[in-house]
Amino acid sequence: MNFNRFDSAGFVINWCARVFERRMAEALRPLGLAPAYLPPLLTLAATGGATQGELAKAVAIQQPTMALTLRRMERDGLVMRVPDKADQRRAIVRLTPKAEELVPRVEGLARSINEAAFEGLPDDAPAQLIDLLHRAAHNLERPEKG
Amino acid sequence: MNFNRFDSAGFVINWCARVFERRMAEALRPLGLAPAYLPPLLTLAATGGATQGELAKAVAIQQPTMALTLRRMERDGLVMRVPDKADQRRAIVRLTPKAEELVPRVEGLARSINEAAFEGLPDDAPAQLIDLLHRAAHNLERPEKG
DNA sequence: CGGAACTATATAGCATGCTATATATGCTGC
DNA sequence: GCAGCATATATAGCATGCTATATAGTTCCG
Repeated sequence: MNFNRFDSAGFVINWCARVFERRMAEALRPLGLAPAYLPPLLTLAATGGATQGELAKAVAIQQPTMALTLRRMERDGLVMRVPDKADQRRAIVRLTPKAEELVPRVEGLARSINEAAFEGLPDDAPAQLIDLLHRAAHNLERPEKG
Repeated sequence: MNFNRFDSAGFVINWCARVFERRMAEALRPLGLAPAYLPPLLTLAATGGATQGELAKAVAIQQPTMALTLRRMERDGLVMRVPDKADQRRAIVRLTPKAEELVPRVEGLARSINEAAFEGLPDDAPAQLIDLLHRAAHNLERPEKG
């Protein structure tokens, strides 16, 4: 059992993503939040409101996935949907006051986990990592529509 | 909707992992394989056989997750379980001939996707990325028993 | 030997993500 | 104005991952 796959980029990225998410889940649990809530939560905090489709695009998630995440967030009292009278297909998603109160603590948690990840690494490690991942992801995005 | 989260390490890692996995799923589909099969498949190809627990440890996945993945792989005719007579709790998981035939093609696919990810990047980008992710993941692994 | 502690695997229940497809509403050109 | 296309959201069905817990077999100790 000496064999291991920890020298393959694809594998290590997946592994690291899972470690990150687990850590985040753990930190967010006491606040009643799940890690998948974070991107829409922070996006809504910054924009004040957005449709489901806009949110999905902003955080690079498919629309059906965002639909489910928002449903859970609604169930947990974090967002509400304000129907758009001008276009009855749409609804503007907004944070509840409860969610808005949580935002600063959530941002603090996210920051501290990011910092913990880079502890003992050079100052430019975060920027470097993010840059490399960005380029790799762009390289792998579906080729059609360049 | 100018706001975006693509400058947070946690977010970008998650995003990149999903892009990677989607691409892998797409490439493996014609072979009748799923991306989660890859780590156990290649581990078994290298070792000749392992128990479920050994596999889970080797690829950094929880045991219940590995149990389900192996069940799907068995369903798809890729692995078989050879009961261990000396210890009836255990079974040695082995690749079927069908799976063994696929291994070279799978390795080729995995390699070419990894290469595509780093296209246009400096030669040391893969090593650098893997190193950074390794350190980050280790930093975030549960502290107890660290 | 027999029960307690340990180990290997299985199951339950849930979250998160995907693709494919349905539904409901809006828009456009005849 | 309405048929047909476009857009927004919802649903179905599945894979992958996690935690918590159950079950079954092994080991160890008195």
